[in-house]
Amino acid sequence: MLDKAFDPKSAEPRLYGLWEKSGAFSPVADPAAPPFSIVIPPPNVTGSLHIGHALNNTLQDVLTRFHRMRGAAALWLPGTDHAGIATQMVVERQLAASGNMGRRELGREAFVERVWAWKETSGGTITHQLRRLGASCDWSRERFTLDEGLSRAVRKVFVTLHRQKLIYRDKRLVNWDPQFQTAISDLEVEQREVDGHYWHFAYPLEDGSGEIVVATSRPETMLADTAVAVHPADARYAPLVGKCVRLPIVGRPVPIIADDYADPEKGSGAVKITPAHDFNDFKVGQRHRLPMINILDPFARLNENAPAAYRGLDRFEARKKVVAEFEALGLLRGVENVRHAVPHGDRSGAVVEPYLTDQWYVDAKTLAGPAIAAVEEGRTVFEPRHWEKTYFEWMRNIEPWCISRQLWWGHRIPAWYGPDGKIFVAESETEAKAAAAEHYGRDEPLRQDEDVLDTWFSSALWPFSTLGWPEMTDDLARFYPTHTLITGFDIIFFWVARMMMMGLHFTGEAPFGRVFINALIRDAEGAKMSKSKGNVMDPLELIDIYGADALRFTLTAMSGQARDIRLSTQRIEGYRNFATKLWNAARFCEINGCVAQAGFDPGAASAPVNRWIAGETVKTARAVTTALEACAFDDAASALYRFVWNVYCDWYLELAKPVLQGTDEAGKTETRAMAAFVLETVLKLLHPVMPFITEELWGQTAARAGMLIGASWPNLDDAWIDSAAEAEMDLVIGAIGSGRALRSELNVPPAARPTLLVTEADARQREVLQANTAVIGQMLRVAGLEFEATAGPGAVPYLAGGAAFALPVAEFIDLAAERSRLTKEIAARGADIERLSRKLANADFIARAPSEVVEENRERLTESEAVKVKLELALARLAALQ
RNA sequence: GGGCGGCUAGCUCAGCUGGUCAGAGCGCCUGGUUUACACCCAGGAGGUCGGGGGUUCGAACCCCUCGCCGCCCACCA
Repeated sequence: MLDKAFDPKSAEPRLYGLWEKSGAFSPVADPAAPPFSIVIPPPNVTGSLHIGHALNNTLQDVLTRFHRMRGAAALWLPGTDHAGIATQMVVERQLAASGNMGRRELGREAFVERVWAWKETSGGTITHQLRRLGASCDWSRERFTLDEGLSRAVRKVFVTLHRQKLIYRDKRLVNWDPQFQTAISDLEVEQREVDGHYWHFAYPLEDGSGEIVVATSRPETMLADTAVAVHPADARYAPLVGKCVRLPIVGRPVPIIADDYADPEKGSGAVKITPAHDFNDFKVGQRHRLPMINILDPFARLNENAPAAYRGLDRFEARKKVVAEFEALGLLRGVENVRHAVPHGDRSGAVVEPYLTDQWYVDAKTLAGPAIAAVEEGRTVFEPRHWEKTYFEWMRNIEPWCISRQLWWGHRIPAWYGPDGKIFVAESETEAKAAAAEHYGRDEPLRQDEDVLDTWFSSALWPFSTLGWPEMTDDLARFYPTHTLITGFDIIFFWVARMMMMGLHFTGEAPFGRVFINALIRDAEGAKMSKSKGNVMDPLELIDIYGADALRFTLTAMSGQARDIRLSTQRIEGYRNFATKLWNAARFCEINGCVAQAGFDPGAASAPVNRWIAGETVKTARAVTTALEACAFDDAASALYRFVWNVYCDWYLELAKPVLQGTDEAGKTETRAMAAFVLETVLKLLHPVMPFITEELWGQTAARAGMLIGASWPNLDDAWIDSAAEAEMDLVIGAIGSGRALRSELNVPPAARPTLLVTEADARQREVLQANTAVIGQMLRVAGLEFEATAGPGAVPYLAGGAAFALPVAEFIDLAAERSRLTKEIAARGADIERLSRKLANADFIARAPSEVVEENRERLTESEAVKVKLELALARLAALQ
């Protein structure tokens, strides 16, 4: 006996345990089963589940469960990311908060141990939260980006790319984060609008013949200026090109050069050039072979290359001092307030400095070629498609990828330096030593590169490293390339693009056939959720309140093509109600003895209502299947919602009641079997989205061999769609529906039981209505049906399903209300007639529109005219009545 | 500066390749002790589909243009 209500709190952990224990999450071994695979976007190992994860993982689970039920060897491979900077930052903060030594004092080895310890304590959090969501990941295959297998893949890839000259060491400007004291990639730099100034500085010409004014928002960089540039075609400055200015404060002469980079329209038209501290200036410096003077240390303090008075000063202190000195020297020509973008580290929030260092780079340009082609040729398809433009845009303008990080938490770069600085890149120290010995002719001590790799380097290998690469494992052979990747648009560049490049380069195949980009979740007002704003919705809290199924259904239903989702608890509540509705439908079936019958053939049902619901079930199954195949998750959800609530519950079960309570035993048996069959089908179709409640009902409503998670997806026979049964049910449903609307509009008391007059109906229609007298009586609350009837005065007429009816309710109704209703209806029909006639009178329309469209319009006109005549008649009778 | 997305009932959104496409949920209003369900049932009101122009027999859907809103990339003279 089903409980009065579903209790997610107790059922969810129980059912999840059963699934996991049964091994249902692992792909079936059957070699004939087609493979289906998804790799999870690995969340940060020490993170916890936020609502975005809930969406992303719900969709992955929906697909995985769908394909599993369809008979695929379905693998959803889970795992976590070591998240270099993010995790190191957390542990550093912990050290600071607990008053312990900082990481430098602690030393590398001890610090890394601390991070591992933190990973051990908090590392399981997010994977356990995924379980609460119902994620059917194969935990036996769980991976971590720093585990041995993946680390080996990282080293192999690094060494290979290095050998192919696609990884190289280079000295150039990088984005330097002075807080973490590491280089970061372009993608990790976030431009933030801040209030600042342009300071206009006068640089006196060396020969004393005047001055040249330049503007800057970073005055301290003038200490490292090595030129002033003007545009070659700028007549104002032409005579000065080749001369020098004497750099104030520093006293160094620097040349005035001509370069296209200088924009005559901007500022004074002359621009200071600081090659070691500005990306544009760096290029100018290279073109003109200018000296590059680095005046900053890793903390962004002024170093020994700055004038003595500045050494050791923080960059912002130095900025103030430079401005003060210019003012004192009488060379400050103006200060302008501006709001401009300043680069910040996305993790640290510190202002990033362009900084000249040696780093490792990946030749992304070369790797991007095949990755662009794969999408151009449709071997990998983005969904929604428009994201391909974003992908192309970035890939076609890709810059070298700086992969070294001056951090301790991550994959140590497999490069060793000999005493003379020669680099030996190898998969192990042993190999590096062997190579060194061969090179030097004797054993020499080697020093491993101190740096680690960008977190995204190992993530880029995720689709194949997790399957066992570089070994050609069974999993790799079977599950690579993966079927679909589901992720957010915020990591298309960070992750998707790089997986494409690495996957193609190392396996020759794109890592996934399809990339589904899910939306970003915002709060009900459309604001991005953030802890600081306090508008975050905790998925676990939502699961506690509404159950995992309700949250999952909500996220699935709202996952349209839009870029963002505004989530409100109201919506979740509505889908919780939907789950309850399903539960109650199952209780109804149970109470009425509707149990799935093994040999039941829905296609052989005889009652029209049963033939009709069988057809509707086929259509729904088809719609859900098509939608899930296309990642149209919202369509799948709404097809299910509509069918369960508005078709099965509102109509089928209601129509079934008189049968189930009646005395026709054969009819009862068929209806019970059909009700159970449809419910069972619904449980299957709904299972990918609402796994818990459907599994629970599956187990409780019949003695079944296996769990629903392992049941097969409905593959129903289109032949069950019976258009004759549909027409019959249209008539019955129409007679009831339109009749109910009339009663309500005319305020006929609910207790009134008039007789329903059938004023026009053909033989078949009469037969159908006759057969459904009980149903109509119950649902429309009428005493009975009278055939061959004529509508007397005060009988309110209506049409439905091609037949005409009338409700004799004169004694109950407000005549004025009815008159106004009829008048309104007549006017509406009149408008229809007017519009349709005009259309049909248009010779172009007749000539050019397809004939079926013309025909359809003719039919509508005829029908409208007939209805209008009837309504006018009724109005006339009403007048007579008064 | 370059690119992308959005603007459809009070709110959140669906409307694929132009021809019942003007819809759903929530909210609102009216009425319900119909033995599965008040987390319910029945009914209802609400929109000239951002503005303007064009293409077409016909446009929410295609083109142009304007206006807002949002995002991404580039930009620190």
